[in-house]
Amino acid sequence: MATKETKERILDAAEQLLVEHGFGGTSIRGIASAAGVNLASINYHFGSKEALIQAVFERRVGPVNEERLRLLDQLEQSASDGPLPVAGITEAFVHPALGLRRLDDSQRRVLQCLLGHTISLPSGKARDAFLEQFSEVVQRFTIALGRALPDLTPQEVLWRFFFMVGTLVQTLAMAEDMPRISRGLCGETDAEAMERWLVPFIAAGLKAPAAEVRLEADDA
Amino acid sequence: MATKETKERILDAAEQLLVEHGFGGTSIRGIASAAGVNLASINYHFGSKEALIQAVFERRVGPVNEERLRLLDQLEQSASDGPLPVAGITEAFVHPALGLRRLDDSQRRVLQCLLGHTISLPSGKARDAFLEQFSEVVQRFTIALGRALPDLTPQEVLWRFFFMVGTLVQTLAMAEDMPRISRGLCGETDAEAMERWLVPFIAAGLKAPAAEVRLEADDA
DNA sequence: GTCTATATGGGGATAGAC
DNA sequence: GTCTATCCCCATATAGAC
Repeated sequence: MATKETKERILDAAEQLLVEHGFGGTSIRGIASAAGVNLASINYHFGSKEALIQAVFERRVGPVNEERLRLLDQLEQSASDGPLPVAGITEAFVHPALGLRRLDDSQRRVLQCLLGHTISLPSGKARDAFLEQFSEVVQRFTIALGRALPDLTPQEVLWRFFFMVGTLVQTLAMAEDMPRISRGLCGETDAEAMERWLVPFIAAGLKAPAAEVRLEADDA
Repeated sequence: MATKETKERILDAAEQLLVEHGFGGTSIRGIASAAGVNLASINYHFGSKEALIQAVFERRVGPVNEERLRLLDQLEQSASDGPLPVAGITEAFVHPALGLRRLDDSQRRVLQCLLGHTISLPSGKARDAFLEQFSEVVQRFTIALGRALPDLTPQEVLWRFFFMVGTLVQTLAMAEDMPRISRGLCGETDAEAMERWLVPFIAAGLKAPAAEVRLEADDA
């Protein structure tokens, strides 16, 4: 029993420090100190710093992606076999990242910052492992988007999917700075408000007319 | 003369290493070695590691923001005093980041990664200094957007501006991973192709109908 | 499983000769 | 302005007692 508690305390402390100081700025010494555990126990339980970081990501990102797939399943059952509504797909993707109801505010913020940090991580094992966790979500959502937007080429569907990812992730990462940047005009960083603004923006972008075809290839 | 060359060599080496290894993963020792200069000369010329990093950002971000403002000026002159076209505003913001024609491919990539890294930096002096560099761009573009989208509240205009920022920045940061994530479907990371996909998406999002008003405040 | 102690290496910054 | 040499701190990881 002591083991489980220690591991979770380490994970909790690690993710908080990661949010505050970033990847390179977080040391396992600091994590051990914040968690109230011994320095050596971190390597005992996780093997290395990199493996610990990865465990932190998995603990938070896994449930979000599961929820996304679950919402997409629901949507597909409602629509029997027709194309899905774009706004619904958008919501299924955005909502779990913003609004996991089981998380309190500070935990949600943690998740937001983790996503922002990690996705602009330099290349390496950490980044690879992170991207791998999203492969099923990428596949399922791009298929759904492709059916909902039949006028787009597969390439443009994929690009637009990643525009959605980018809009979401970067907004999460910048949320904490919004009040300062906007000089007080925008102070709402709570998940509900952000979702209210985000979904219409993304859905409209997804539904935009297809980009013009390049002229260089006139062989069709 | 030797001074100028040394400073530039340091900046060149620093930005390349920052792109490859991120902020925390880059040491001034490594920078000095890559630049072929003495370790002590970095502190002599820049004072500290943090000041050096800041100089790296300023050298690249400054011209991009100047170009943005210049394009916005052009647009305003064309439209005399009417509202600006949304697609034009979008292009004025997106184009300089993607397509500074004077930069070769590797330099452009540097800029992309720098933006991605920095914007998800943890709080601190580096982040503050970075955000400060954008204050004029934020102000000018939100005003232009507000006039082009008179149905939106100032809050929603500002949120949408930052959605645009997020879409752009995150796309730049992820561009290098697109071929792998898409399993070869999307391999175009060149600036021209990205702009062709990006602008319609963002412009459509910006022009989306206003979000529903919250119900809690019915005092108007 | 948990601790102390330490091995081993790298980091930023600087003093002082040239 | 540029170099060598060094101070001092911090990092990760592990060995070995309990």
